[in-house]
Amino acid sequence: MPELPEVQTIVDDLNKKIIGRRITDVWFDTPKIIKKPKPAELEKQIKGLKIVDVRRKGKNILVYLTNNKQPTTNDFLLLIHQKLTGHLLYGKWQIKKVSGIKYQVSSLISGSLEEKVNNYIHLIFYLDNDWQLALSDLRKFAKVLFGPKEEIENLPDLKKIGPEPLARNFDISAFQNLIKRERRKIKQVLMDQEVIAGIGNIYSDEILWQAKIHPFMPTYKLKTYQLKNLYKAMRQILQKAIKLRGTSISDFRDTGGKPGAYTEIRKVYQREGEPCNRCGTPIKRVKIGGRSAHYCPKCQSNCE
DNA sequence: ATGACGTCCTGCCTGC
DNA sequence: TGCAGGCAGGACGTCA
Repeated sequence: MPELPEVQTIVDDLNKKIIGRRITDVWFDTPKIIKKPKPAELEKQIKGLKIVDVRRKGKNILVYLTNNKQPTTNDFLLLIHQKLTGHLLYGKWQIKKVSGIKYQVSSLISGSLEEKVNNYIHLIFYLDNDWQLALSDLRKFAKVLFGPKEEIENLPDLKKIGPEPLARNFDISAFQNLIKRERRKIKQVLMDQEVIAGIGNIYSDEILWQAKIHPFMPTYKLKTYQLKNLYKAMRQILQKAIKLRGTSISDFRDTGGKPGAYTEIRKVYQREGEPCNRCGTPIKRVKIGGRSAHYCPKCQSNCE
């Protein structure tokens, strides 16, 4: 599932590939993904706009557009949240109607890493260079919002998101201040997008393993040295994962369809029963609020 | 304030 | 072999 490093990988790719392009057309077969405006309105409103920037806020991809007339009052924003299984792909596809509402989307690029037929592409933006930006999503949980920049930026979807863990001004004391007032288990706090942006199930497990902290540890009980370790682990692991272009457990792919390399060096996530890299103890998996947590019962035994 | 659970969705795995 | 049932999981809503 795309978390901060995976989304950053996509955003970096898009900055190389789609800046300056104009959107010439839109196709979709799953209207529920488009939360704003009304799905039928999207094409009319976005057609002709030029892509000027692509950024990330938490796990959200932000595509900034303009109509080039009066830039300050005519800027627009396309927000894409990939949720569990969404990915943005840059390529060329052909759409064939199979029946009333069924379509078949197949890649026109020979040697493409993507399978020839992609049953999960539900939304395509056509660009003025003959290429396309497609949203593929097996579970159809992804969400897309589009509108005037100010309006989208002020929606709770973006407004409520906490600070970026890798931001230069997010130092140890800023981190401590946020974390210390929490009463929940540390794993849940790390994954709460309103506390810190971009961390999900995979990286919270990895960060806690590196910091040697039990996922169930009540946050207010963390000692100062543990908070320091946690902060350091968070920055290190996220940076490393960005360098390796993310983790591909569920089915993350970059915009060219390639998996991320962090998968190879992960220490706990989906390694239940395998030996801990530090002490050899089998990795344990437990449920916490409907999510699974993976940890080493020996290295991370400091609960209670 | 916290937590537990249901919802969305579908490929995959298990068990009979 | 085949099919039913359970599971995963980010964000959000509901209820205790």
